[in-house]
Amino acid sequence: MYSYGVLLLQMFTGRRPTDEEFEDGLDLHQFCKIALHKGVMKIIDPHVLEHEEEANDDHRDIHVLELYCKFGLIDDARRLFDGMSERNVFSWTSIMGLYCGLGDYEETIRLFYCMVDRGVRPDHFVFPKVFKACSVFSELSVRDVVIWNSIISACAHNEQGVTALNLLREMVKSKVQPNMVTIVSILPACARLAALQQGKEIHQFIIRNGLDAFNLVIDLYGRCGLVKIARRIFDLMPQRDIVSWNTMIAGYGMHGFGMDAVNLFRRLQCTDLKPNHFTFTSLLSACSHAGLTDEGWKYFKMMKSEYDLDPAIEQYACLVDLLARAGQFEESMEFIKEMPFQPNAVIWGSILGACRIHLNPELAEQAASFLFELEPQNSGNYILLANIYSAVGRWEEAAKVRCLMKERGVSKPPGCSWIAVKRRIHSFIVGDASHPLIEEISCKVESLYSEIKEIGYVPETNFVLQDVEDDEKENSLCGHSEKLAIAFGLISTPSGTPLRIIKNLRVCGDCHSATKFISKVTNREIIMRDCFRFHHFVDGVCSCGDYW
DNA sequence: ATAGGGTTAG
Repeated sequence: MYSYGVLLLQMFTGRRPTDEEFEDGLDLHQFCKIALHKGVMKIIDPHVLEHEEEANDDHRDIHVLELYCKFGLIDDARRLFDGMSERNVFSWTSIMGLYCGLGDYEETIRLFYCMVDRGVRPDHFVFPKVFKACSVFSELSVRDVVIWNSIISACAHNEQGVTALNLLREMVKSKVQPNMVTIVSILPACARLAALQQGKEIHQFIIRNGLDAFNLVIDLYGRCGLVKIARRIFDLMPQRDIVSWNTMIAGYGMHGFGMDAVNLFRRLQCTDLKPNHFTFTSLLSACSHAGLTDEGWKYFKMMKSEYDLDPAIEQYACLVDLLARAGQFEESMEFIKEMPFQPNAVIWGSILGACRIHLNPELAEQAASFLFELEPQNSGNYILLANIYSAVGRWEEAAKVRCLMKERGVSKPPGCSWIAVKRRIHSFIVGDASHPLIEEISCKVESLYSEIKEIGYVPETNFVLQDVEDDEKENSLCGHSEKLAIAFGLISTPSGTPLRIIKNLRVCGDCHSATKFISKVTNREIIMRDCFRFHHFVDGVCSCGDYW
């Protein structure tokens, strides 16, 4: 038995305790739990635990192994595991969990076969790891809630949201009742996919079973574009903690409703809850998206003055974004120089994005050169710089950036937009003709074009990279995935219903402009989520104020 | 003892 005092002493001083310092207290297992919970592994010498001489606790190595595995200390874990004379099912499970968590599925499976080879019988706790690693799920006869949760969670965390939803349906069909763990895995997946229908059903389930997951539900509706519903749930929920407020403020922010975020924050100030870093990140980002420069400054200063919070790099980044979007480039560069952090990719990304709004190719070059160092594989940066060059007519330089991309083997994911109609998700890839209704969709795009041109739309052909004839540029714009999704939405839903479109990349400038006009001529609300934020198009105006 | 959170910044 190890005493809590001994371990604390080792953690904080690194010296061995004297005899008097031994006390009864927590055992090693409990200590490991505390260490995991507090994330203090870094300040313990990991080898102290192993070199502890009192090895009469049979479970000691297993506990230490578990600790290493949970912290991802692969070398330490492997050394300990390989040197163990007796490996029971717990040690195998821990080490498999480590490789599985790191995404090394081959090693996970190899270990599984090793284990079986050595006559260790796998139990219910081993299989979830194996399932993550291979899809032998259907071969298992006993499927309890833990196994279902495990595979659903694995899918949800690995961008396999659709699979996760399908598995949930099967789970319910096979009469296994989802629980809170299922919900916390699946709801964020619905939010990411904007799978509104499925999300609503899970919301119903939460209510029926009296589960407490309202913060997730608020986030779900926010990310699906239904901010008002999110707010209603926020207002009606029995208990609001700081996360509820943060989530709601963030919801307003990502939709461009800056003043709603500010007003909600003011109400938060009247409660007993104390705003934290997340609160300010959401609030400042909301100010920045809505162009509320003065408010942004005010709340940034308020962090320290009223709440004694030192702004972290996230909040500095929001301020940089705020200034740069407002076109105050000198101030933002000055601010970067003076902040107590090394500027990271997000900060340079803000500058580069603002350079696209204000067409500043010189500063864009600077920001891009840092970004190419910091995240050489992020295609968005190359595209943005090339677009800025194109927009000011510097075609050769735009071409050069595209060459650079090719040289470095950076590939641009194709633009993809999707829309849910009657429980089905219809997705469109740029220039894609595979949809069964593609004829009608193309017709619709053409007729929309002539309608919106009549009321003043001018194609923004400078968003087309190729230096080609204008006709051709316009043609290529027509094939953009967001336009296809809008046209499909218009022909397949009753007039007057809002359209909710999701896009994988940043919305294109021409599509943004065209959608404003489309919302006017069709009298539809069009809600578009791109990879950064929402755009609400109503009657020819976008909630981003063309400020994105 | 083993399934699991919430929201960060472009």
